[in-house]
Amino acid sequence: MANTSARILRLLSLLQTHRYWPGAELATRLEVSERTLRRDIDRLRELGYPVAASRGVAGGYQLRSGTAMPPLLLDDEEAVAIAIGLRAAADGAVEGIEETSVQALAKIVQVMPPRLRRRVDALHSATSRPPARNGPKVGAAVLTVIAQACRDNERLRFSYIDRAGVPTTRLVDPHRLVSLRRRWYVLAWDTEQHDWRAFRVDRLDEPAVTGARFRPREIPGGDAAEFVRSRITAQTPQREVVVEVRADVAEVEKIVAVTGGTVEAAGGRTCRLRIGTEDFDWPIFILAALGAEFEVVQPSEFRDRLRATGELFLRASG
Amino acid sequence: MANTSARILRLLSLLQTHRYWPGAELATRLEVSERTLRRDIDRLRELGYPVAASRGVAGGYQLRSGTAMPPLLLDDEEAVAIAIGLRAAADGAVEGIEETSVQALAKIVQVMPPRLRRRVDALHSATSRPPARNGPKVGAAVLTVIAQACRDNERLRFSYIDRAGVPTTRLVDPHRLVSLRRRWYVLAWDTEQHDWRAFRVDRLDEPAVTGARFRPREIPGGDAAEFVRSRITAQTPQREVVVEVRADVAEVEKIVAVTGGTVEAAGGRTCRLRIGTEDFDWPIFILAALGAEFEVVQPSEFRDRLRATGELFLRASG
DNA sequence: CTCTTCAGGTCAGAAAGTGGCCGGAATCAA
DNA sequence: TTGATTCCGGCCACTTTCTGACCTGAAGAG
Repeated sequence: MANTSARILRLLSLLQTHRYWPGAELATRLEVSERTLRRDIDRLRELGYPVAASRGVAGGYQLRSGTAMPPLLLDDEEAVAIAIGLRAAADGAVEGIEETSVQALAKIVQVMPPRLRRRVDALHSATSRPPARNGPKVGAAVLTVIAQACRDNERLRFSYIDRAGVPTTRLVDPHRLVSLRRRWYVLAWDTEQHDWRAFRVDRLDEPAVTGARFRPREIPGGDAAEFVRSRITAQTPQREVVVEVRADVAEVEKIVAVTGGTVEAAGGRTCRLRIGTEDFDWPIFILAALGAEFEVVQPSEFRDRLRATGELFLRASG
Repeated sequence: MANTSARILRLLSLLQTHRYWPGAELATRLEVSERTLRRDIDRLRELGYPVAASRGVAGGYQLRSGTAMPPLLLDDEEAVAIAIGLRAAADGAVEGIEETSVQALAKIVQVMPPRLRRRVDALHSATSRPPARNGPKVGAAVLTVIAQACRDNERLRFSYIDRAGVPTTRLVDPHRLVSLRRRWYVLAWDTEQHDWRAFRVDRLDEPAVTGARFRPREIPGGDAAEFVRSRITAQTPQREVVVEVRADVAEVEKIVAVTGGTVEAAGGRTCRLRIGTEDFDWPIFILAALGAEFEVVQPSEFRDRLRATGELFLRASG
């Protein structure tokens, strides 16, 4: 208990609560003399955690930023908030960091006490989220299991519905989770087909580690994301909605900056707006929010959808 | 260097990378004998971190979940992902945990090395986010400064544009950040007016700690959120859009679960959908995505907006 | 100037950490 | 069943570190 290591950890924890601790208080909290406290502070500094000290009447110690991340000592609330934030990020709320988010989430969930895990689940399901935009939803629990299996080289069993809609059971060596176009894939070595496969995570269910571990193979081409991309690129055509908006580029860009899409000037006071998407709800939202006159360039299905929605709205407004 | 504390920390770090470490490898990595490694494992267990061990040919050590959060040892990528996720959560991507997210963000940012902080900023600004829905944007940097000042009882100076549009400079003792209706407020004791004030964070600029610290006062009523609510409740009326949708409750709920809002059955195959909002873009998105016939119950401004949007869409679709 | 607070040297006794050695027990594969 | 592997933990002697007490300095704040 009165261990040095434990005390250092506690000190680090106290310092992360910041508050400019006066040395005397730290010493009493840790139940050591002030001399020892100073030595502990020194130890932290030697470990690379920069502890700033200020002297004088309102002096004290304060943990500042250094060159490496110190071990984060989180209280329950913070841990929950982080898990929730990471889930949202993994769900695609923030683009570009989905994979790392899942990885970090896996790390946190693994050491998170069950009671906190329950709170995360409860909060997550009770809370409303931003629109799913497109792509089927994938449970964070499923992702976490897979991420852990990838990291730990643990063989995975799951049920899968293949492209033809046939349900099967797979036994694979999972290597990497890849997030692509708002969908999750797991790149794995199929131990029964003896070949690499990219499984869509939304189509698999009940992933469970078997307990067996495997020796990771070299991924063909070396780049998991690239490999998955090449496997699926021909299968799911991405549709692009293009419209010509009667508004200044600057004005359109202000909206597009938060919704995604590209704008280019198209002469006069019009500009061309491109939105990559798989369904049409999203472009409709953007155009409704813009409120400017526009014309559909492509695709014609979007024009149809637009007419249907317009008529629906007119009927609704009497 | 060859400190015990440092070694324990490193061991914890290694274990968080999981991978079922075999004892021998851990021992060589930590440059100690296996006997000492076993002792270190014991130490961790005494500290409350449950380390599972499995024997036999494929045995090893593994950190499992216990009753408290262990210190998280994150690599750079993970730290960045967490910071980004928390920012998004603080931005309101996830409802209900904004305050805790900011608090956790402040804690992380404080100890985060500058190079990572730069990466977070770059990633955050490069990345497109879900729609702002409503409410003006507030920089995470501003929030972080305020959160830290609240936690550390540091007096804050900032420029503020008051309700009348007059710019002033304030010197306050910040007590709590409150997120309400997608807006941020800081509840503070105004040292010049000698009174409590709730400042809208989006209206203040360049917050900076003065270096002075203050003794926290008791918040009137004890509940900061309630206090802020009572202060601003009369000023910004929240509008509620109510529509009757011709669809099954279950169907509507499926959409509403991710977009927010409440549904109740209204006889036959219709149900009543309520959406609290400050602008109308959001309900329009929901109704367009639903695609079912509906009638507007209130407010009439929404009916007007709906008609305008419907006509716009019809013009656009030719 | 004075008070407060951090900084760090020295010292001696106490406490802990360490590696080597060993017998045990669980697990798995042959 | 047998043997290999791997974790477990007691014992011991030696080394290292840790600790508190005491003291002198130095840096801010009022």
